[in-house]
Amino acid sequence: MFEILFLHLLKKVSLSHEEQDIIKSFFIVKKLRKRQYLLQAGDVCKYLCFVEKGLLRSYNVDDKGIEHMNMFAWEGWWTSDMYSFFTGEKAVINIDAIEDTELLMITMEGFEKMTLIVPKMDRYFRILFQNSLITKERRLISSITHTAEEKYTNLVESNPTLVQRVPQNLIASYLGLAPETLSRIKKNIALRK
Amino acid sequence: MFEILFLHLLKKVSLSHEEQDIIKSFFIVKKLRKRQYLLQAGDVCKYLCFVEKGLLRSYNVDDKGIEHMNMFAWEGWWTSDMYSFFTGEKAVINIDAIEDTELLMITMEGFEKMTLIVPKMDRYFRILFQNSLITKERRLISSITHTAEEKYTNLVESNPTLVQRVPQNLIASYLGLAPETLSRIKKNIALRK
DNA sequence: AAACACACTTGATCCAGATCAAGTGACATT
DNA sequence: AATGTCACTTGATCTGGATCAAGTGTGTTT
Repeated sequence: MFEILFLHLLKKVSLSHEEQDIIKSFFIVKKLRKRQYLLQAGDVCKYLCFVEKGLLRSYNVDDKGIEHMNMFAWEGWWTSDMYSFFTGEKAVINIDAIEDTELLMITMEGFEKMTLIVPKMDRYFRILFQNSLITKERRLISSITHTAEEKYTNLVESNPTLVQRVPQNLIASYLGLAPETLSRIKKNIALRK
Repeated sequence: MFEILFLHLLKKVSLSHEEQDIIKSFFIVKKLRKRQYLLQAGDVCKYLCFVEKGLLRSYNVDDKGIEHMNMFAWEGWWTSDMYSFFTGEKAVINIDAIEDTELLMITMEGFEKMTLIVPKMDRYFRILFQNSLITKERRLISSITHTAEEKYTNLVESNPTLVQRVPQNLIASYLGLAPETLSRIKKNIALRK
């Protein structure tokens, strides 16, 4: 159950067996069925979640009821509404399962304790957040700078698996496009070949 | 020279005088004149920089030569091309000074050593990156979800100082808008009052 | 096999914001 | 005082992508 988690932790920091056991003790295992919610906007996000198996989507819904995809999380990814998790304020995003999913979850209190007992976890999360920040930075630049087609081809290049695993309307939403637009873009790309 | 830095560090972690001295020893002081470059795209970003005084902008330039503002950094902010800094690859962004600026800079090797000698710095940067990530996440959602006017009013609310301190064309670029569009938006808002 | 749902496509029209092109007004330089 | 320059405004036009409204095709339920 903890295989993927430690695979990821050990890539970034070294941990004794004892430390590994301490870390394990802070996590709760949870399984989600396809379409089941992990978090609904308005609730407080109680857990930071690591995906051992499956696929989740996090998205927010605007005033007009339109869903805007935020990120996808599959094996080896962490997900939560970070803002809500760390501040205890109400979440603005929703998270639900696109596929049946197995999660490892930790509470904020657990997280705080864990980092104090095993300071290497501060290091792990420093590196993790650092990398996410780099990725987010690039995506932000891309969302402002590039055309719809460039955004799509960038995504396909940087994340080929995602495009295969996730329905096209969600990919469109992730890129900030109408589903029709993505459909036309794909057609144009195919025609040009 | 290190006042603002330690003000910020001590908000997030406690540090002995000894630790503070060690940290100081890793930093280089640098002054920049208005309009002077800190980093040009194509060079490797050698330093992670903390702004003690002044104001910097980081931006990238697209194929058509158009500048896209990425972020602003003033007193108490860190800046760099994180990707380039941590990987040693060529930078894609430019950083230059909007006002005369005083910086504290650390190299990647320095950063690595510092976190190993003073693990609390891992904690500091974990929290720093965590907060930046939350902010970036919000900005990304905003850039996809909101209209031009909503983006602007959001910025004014969340960052009133920035709007006063930075020329309007740079604000427009930061929001992904043409300068003319921002001008018209401001006019409309004023008219409605 | 008929009916339905789901994921995607195609076409016609519309609109927010970009682009191009002249202003305007407040300082700075000569 | 005239000239230049910088930051912004205003107007006219254009366009990428959204929106609305029918399809189509495949798999699933009855």
